[in-house]
Amino acid sequence: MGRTRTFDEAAVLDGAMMTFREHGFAGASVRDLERATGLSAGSLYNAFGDKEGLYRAAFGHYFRLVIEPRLGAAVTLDEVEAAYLGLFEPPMTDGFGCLVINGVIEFGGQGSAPAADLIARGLDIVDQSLERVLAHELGPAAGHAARRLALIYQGLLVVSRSGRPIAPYRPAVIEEFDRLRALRPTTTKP
Amino acid sequence: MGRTRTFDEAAVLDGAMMTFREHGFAGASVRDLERATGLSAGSLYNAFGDKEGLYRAAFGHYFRLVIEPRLGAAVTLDEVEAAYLGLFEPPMTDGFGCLVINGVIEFGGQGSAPAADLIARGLDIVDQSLERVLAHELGPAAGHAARRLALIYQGLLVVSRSGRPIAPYRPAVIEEFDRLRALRPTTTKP
DNA sequence: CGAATTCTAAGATGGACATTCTAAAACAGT
DNA sequence: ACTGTTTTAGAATGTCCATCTTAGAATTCG
Repeated sequence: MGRTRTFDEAAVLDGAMMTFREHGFAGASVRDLERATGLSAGSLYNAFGDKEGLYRAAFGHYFRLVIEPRLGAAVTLDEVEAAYLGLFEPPMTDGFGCLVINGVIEFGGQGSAPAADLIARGLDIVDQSLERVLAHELGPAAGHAARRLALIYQGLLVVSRSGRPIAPYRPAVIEEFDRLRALRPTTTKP
Repeated sequence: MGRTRTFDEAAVLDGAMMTFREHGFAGASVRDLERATGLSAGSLYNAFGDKEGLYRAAFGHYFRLVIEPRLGAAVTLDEVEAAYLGLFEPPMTDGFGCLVINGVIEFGGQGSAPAADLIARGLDIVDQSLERVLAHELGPAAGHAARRLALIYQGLLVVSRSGRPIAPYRPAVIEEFDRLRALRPTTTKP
């Protein structure tokens, strides 16, 4: 065949993900990506096609690593709360925010964005996960709580990116989940 | 003295504000700004120093035009709600989002950002306005509602920028304000 | 070994960009 | 009307960037 790949794909995608989270798509230069991945530009272009290809690969990595195991896999209200509280702990406290939300703001609604479909998918996962869990746990009593939680999630990621202290928002989140838990149908035996 | 300025400053700042809202600071080229303001680059540099100066001027314009008259001036809970519901109506439905939130995401927590102080001030106005109104109207019964409303506000601006329909989030917002109004101390006569 | 493939390194290319320069035109105060 | 100053438009400058190319070294399989 030929020479086999020597680099560790997960490590490369970790570096690319960090760089794109920190600087955005346009703001991350290929030089930055060389440094963060340890690969030269030639290798990056050979492996991922172009900068957009690397960006898309970093998105996939981010989904598999962060979004799907947490919010995407949540079944119970407590698991959703755990996903939210995870935003207050490392590694999410690095101040770089979220690839999806950062992408939303960078590209707006342009369908021509380098990862418009992936950004949309990220937003969908959040919305649908919340809708699913709340419908299952609270039924109609949930009201529009799923939508509200989605807004709170995005707000948290804005604050997390702002470099300001995020801790003061923690009680507000817990209070909301306390309120939602109080709506759970009680399974008391008569 | 010399030749007088012929351009309408408000119109120029309107154009610059739109362009920066749409493309961000780095993404807005001076050519874009020439088109949007009707001025040539020479005039822009003469009047505002550099691109950063124009960006800062656009921020001031945005504060005076959008943030201060709405959230900043709100005294009652109903006025706060009106500010929120304003996000569902023109001209905020143009899909360009908010200069402050877009700036937060573009620059992250870098203190060296072209308008870091103005971005921080925008976030402060939101936080403090909510804190002030809720403390006044609800007192301790508000719990951490001010923080939660701040997150919801930022979330709404993310959705507004995403190009997705924002209308489904409207009932969730109204529901939250209904809930807060129910906490108001009743002034019933005995 | 030899053919195919991947990697590094370096440089070349072409475009986009912010900013400065140049010179003419328009005005204010006298 | 004259003088000095500012605004304006457009061209020029130099930088940075993504991408492609080239050449060669490394590595695998037949």
